[in-house]
Amino acid sequence: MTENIFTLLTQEVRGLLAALLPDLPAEALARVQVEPPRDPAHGDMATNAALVAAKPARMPPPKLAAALAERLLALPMVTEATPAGPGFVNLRLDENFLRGQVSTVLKAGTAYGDSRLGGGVRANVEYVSANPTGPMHVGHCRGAVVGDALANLMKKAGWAVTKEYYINDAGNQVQALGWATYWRYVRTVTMDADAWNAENAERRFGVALQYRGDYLVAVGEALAERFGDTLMPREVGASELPPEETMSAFGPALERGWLVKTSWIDTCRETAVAMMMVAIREDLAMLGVAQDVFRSERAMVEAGAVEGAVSLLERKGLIYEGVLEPPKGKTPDDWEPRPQTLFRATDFGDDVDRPLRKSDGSNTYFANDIAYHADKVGRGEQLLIDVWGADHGGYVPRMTAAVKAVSDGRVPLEIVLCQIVHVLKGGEPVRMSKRAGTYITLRDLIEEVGRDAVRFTMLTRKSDAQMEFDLDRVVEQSRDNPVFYVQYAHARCCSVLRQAEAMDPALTAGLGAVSLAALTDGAEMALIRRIAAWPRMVEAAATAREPHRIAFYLGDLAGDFHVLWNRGRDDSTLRFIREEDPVATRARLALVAATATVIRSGLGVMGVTPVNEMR
RNA sequence: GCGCCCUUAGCUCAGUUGGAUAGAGCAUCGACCUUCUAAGUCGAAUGUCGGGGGUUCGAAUCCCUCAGGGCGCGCCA
Repeated sequence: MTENIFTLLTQEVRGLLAALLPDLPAEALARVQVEPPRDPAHGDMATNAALVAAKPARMPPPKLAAALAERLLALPMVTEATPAGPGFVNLRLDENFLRGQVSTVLKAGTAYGDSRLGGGVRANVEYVSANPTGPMHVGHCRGAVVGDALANLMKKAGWAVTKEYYINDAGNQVQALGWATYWRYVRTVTMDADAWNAENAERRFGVALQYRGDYLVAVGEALAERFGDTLMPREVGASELPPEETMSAFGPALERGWLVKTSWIDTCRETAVAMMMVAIREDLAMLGVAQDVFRSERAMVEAGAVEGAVSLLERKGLIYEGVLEPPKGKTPDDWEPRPQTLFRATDFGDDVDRPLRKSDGSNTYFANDIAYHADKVGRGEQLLIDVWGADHGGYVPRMTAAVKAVSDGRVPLEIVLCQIVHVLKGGEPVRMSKRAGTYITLRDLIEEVGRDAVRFTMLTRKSDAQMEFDLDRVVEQSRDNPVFYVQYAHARCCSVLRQAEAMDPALTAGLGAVSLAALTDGAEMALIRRIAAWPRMVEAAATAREPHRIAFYLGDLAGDFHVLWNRGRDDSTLRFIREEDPVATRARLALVAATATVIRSGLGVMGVTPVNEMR
């Protein structure tokens, strides 16, 4: 845990204000903030204290600001306190106090910026949760990176975080996967693969083959190896049809005259899901993502969790049988009023009540999702965060309503939506089609540009803004590639420290306790101020659930450092290492080491590996 | 038709949760550097924060409204 100079000053200001105005309501006191002013000419920090206290205190803001400024000036770390503008108090901090942050960083290491803000609250961050119907592609990638970085960020800011992956292994999608896998199995075993082309198979099975990608070939082969030809379909005449009472053991193919046991499809599905999950975990590992918990939807359903959740809602009087109005304006062609089992989502802010059962009696995805979120609540999670693709945006109100209902409003659910990523190559958008198998897999992407570039770039936009991922740009070694720019700053830091140590190991020893008085240059102080802002940045980004802010901060930090470096090119007295002045050298090396530490701390949140040299 | 998200410099985007004269990079223009600590430096110019209205000490930020772009809209997950 390291000090945050902004919260430190906030406490001081609140304390002084409360002493000045004993009757000030706590609500006003809570609105008192200390933040860096936009214009650095206004000083290191500014507080709105006089503005927020003026009305309840019945005093004009400037007068209050003047009184507050006088008291703030008495603080040891404050060298200037001036009322300004409509009632701000601008503060300038003692430079020794600021320099002290360098030592603080070096003592704390990458734990610098850790915070207790989250108060140890148990937060569950669920992300990726791709259907296990194929390898991960770029569409999943953004959510994976955003979720992982957000989890890291909140951990750093003091939440007790669980990273979770929900395996959607129940429902129609994986059923379709089972059939596609079965088709691959048949093509592996049969002597006449042409006769079992996709069109013939669809006709004979009576199902659509949604997943035709090559990645299922290996699953078909694995099944062929294990079961030989025992799962092969058999053509039957009308006279050979199985008795009525066993018909249910066969799927839709039977009507087309083909015997295919549903248990075979189950086997195919299970095998495929298992193998896909292995592949997905490999993909995640390549991306540097490792969730703590993998939860199976099917296992949850089979354990009766959905019935449990529904009856819980029933006991709360939130379930009823009813008929929904058709959507206003646009009525679907096949719309017909139908009584359904509905959840009273409107009681919790949703527009309409939401169905829990399909017409065939099975549960909707929503019902399963209620059970799943109730399960998280039941595990003692106190804050739920789901990272979703933006195409699920319409689903947000009903899910938050459901979590309110099952947790009696105790557990908030927050949804982070991730917009589409458009991949560009040579300035041209790369078109992707799942059906045609032309989509870019996560593996392709990582092999092309590297894991760190993928992760960093995915965090260079607010998650709910669309992003263009330019394959050429992210590997470019120039100022306008933030990945490179930040990595290069870290490598330069390491390079300086290596050189110094090679000259004399005593130069780099014990930097945490070195005298920093020689750090007087404006560019040096600017870098120190940036470093001192890191703990505040962590808290702000975590509170806003916006990990991309870390990327922007690191870009700024790198910029400050590069400025300093480049000044050494024009003026050799500003170089970090000056043989004739070991005291200044040691102070500057401490600053360099602190810069590298903060970069590492930030990259750690982003899950990006810092490099020690550029090649 | 309804709901949600987005619209900030020529381009790509930030904007510290309502703070002061709205910022950065690229591109443009003008100087400098030609070497070391390779993968430049400094300066200039650039705005109806999509339009309009409101809330208040104060709005790019909150509310209403209009325009343009994206997403979604009962038995898909």
